[in-house]
Amino acid sequence: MTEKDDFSLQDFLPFLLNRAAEESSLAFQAHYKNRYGMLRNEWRVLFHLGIFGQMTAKEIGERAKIHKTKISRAVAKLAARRFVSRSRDEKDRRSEHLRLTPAGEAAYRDLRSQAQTYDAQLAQRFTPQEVALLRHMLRQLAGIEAPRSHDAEHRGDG
Amino acid sequence: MTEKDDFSLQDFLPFLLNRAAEESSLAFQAHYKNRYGMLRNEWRVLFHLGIFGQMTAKEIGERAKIHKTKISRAVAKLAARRFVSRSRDEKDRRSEHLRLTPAGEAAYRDLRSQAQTYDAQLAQRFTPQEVALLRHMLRQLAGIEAPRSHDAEHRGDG
DNA sequence: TCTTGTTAGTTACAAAATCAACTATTAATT
DNA sequence: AATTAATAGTTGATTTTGTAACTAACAAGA
Repeated sequence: MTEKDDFSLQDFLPFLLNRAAEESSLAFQAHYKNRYGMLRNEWRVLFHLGIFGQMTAKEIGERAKIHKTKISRAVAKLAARRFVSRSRDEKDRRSEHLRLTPAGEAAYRDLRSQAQTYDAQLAQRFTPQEVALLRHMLRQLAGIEAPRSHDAEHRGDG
Repeated sequence: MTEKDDFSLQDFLPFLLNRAAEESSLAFQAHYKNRYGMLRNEWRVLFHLGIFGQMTAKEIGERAKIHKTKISRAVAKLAARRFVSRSRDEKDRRSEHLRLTPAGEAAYRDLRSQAQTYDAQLAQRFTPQEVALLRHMLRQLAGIEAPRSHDAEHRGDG
């Protein structure tokens, strides 16, 4: 099983990113799955509501780039478990405002603390500067952060 | 929709890694999907065989950390499309050796070139040093590379 | 040889993701 | 006002994944 071609799959960014994402999600996944029977999209919705207090399904979808059907199903499950409450917007009765119930808040706080611990654990493998750069590059690749355009910056019109 | 909690989901590494992985996979995915009707695990298997020439399903699974059922199905599809050929190992008739057919080789070369172009495009957003560090950290997080003990490396020379 | 255990790979069934079509409501156009 | 288009969210059909059980082949020990 020796290489006959020098292309390195293990250096191909999309592959590498996927592997790193999968691997680094495992431990946290175990937590929300075992402790709360939650799915990936469920904790994501939970976290958004925990962080922002009140949002519509649409706003969550836009911010997390999760498709509306996933949001819909995640919200349905969270609502069934009384982790979120829903209330219609009286100005626009198509959309509804979501927020955490006390039980949802409790679950959020628990998972958030897990997340913080786990994140710190992952970050510990590198220096603070490296981690900062890593997050920056990942935000960049994720399309969360605008590319820092070297050209524009040097032209002085940014 | 203003933050009421200072936890940043967008900095949480598992979330960030997933988003970056998804986003950075889109363009390449479009390629193997549209052009060859392939699935993620199929191009991964194809690439492994393209790079290593001949492997068993087990070897591919170990190297790429893909579960054996995924490999099995990916190989079945690739074999049905005459992209890979299978031959039993006569010493151990449980396992079989997989290799690309000429058609598979052609598909591999096409996709490999796409991958190279695309990877370069992604890398272009950063300096070469940054990209090298990024890959290193991702390999680290993916469990491909052993952690380097920074105590040793960072203690002496800044 | 005859268990017993292990391994390579497949298959079956359940869980989840994807995509399209749908309802209800609001906005825009005539 | 009536018609058409757009939007928020849900539902259903299909595809893909995940998990467990399975078959076939080998291995080791009694």
